[in-house]
Amino acid sequence: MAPSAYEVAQQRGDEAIRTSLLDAASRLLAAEGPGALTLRRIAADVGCSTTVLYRMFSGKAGLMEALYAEAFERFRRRLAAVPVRPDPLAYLSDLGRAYRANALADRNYYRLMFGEPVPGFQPSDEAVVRAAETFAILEDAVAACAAAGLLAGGEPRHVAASLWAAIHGVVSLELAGHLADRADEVFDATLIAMGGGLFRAPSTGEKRGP
Amino acid sequence: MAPSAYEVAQQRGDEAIRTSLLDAASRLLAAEGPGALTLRRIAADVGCSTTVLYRMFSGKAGLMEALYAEAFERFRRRLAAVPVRPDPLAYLSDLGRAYRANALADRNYYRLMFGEPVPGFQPSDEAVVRAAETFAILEDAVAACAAAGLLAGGEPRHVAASLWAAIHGVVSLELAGHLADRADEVFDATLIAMGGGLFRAPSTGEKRGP
DNA sequence: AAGCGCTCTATAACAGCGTTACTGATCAAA
DNA sequence: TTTGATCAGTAACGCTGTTATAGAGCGCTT
Repeated sequence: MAPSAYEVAQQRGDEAIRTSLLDAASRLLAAEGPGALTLRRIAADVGCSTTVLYRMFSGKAGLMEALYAEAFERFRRRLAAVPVRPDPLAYLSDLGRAYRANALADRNYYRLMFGEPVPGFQPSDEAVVRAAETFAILEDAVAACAAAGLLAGGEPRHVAASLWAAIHGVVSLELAGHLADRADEVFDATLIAMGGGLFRAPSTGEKRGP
Repeated sequence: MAPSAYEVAQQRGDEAIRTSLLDAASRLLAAEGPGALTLRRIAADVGCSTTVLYRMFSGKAGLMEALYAEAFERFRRRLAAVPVRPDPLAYLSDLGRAYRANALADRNYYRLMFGEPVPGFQPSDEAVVRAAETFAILEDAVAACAAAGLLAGGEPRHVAASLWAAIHGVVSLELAGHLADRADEVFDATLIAMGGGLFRAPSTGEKRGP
């Protein structure tokens, strides 16, 4: 008889078991949504009993925590894959579009990161802090703008957070269905507005306004 | 023996029963969070069995839908309570701050509207559309700015949605714990940035930029 | 007035969930 | 070989939403 996925992972140590379970959970989350994320279902998919999940993650909360970290790591990798451009503002814009594209592509992951798809799940403070580090990429990009003298004012870290918040806001409303068929327009408008409010034109040294 | 809350509502017709159940659910949501929103618990609080909930709302999904609508209605009333100011930009700013204040005050309601606190709950398309109508107040305020010639460009409806998205983004990140102790600063920065990007200064007729 | 029928409600049951206790299997060390 | 510990599977508990069942109350018809 062919060995189950669990049996082959078992032979390669606890780490393999752990990733095997996490992979099954990821697949389930992406394919069928958070409602399908049950311990019994994950165990059945991998080919073991729920006891193993308790040994590895000490319960569903631990599993969710691991999945939460995994979601942010995926997201970080994808943002890091956006090629850097000479023009820091253009690069920032690319990051914003990549952010939205990835959120829409893996909306269940996005909901796991910023929504609250599982009844009682609340990530630990430590997990949230490490999750926020995902946005070092964004902060670096804003810092590059600041170095180029493009920032209209404010601390780069706060400017980055502000940008993040605005983009997240549009994406979040879009995922919730509140933007209907005008999501594209609203996203572009928000990006442009934030660009106009946070930065100043690259070629001229003038400050805007009277 | 004293009559239960359900028995007195029962004497006043189905509508009274319905609001009585909805009130209990609201109270539960606000006080103990979405985890406490169980049919058995609601029924026990009111003093009836779960059967009544099935007759009135045909299950938990229907109850959540009603609660969802109720949440938006509450929110709308609170935004409508913000006094209109002669300066349309100042009024918009007040609306933004009221938005955040109310979201933080009733965060469980806010999560119900924009998060996904209950496992399988997805509001119907019709409910989402009617929910979006809550923001007619915001759209009117933006339209007032447009009438005063303060809009930098773009359709007022999209500008309003953009503003909504940005504010929602900050509040959402704040509720998720991602802004730690700098929520105030990021909120102000976002409001100012969106103001600078979407509008032009009130007193001067000049267009900004070169 | 009696009987019928309809609506409403409570109780109990069912499948599913996370969680835990228990039991047997497996394997290394003494 | 025996002992000890770790690990995994089974079964149970209490909870959830949901549904079937059975009884109670009331109005209408005959």
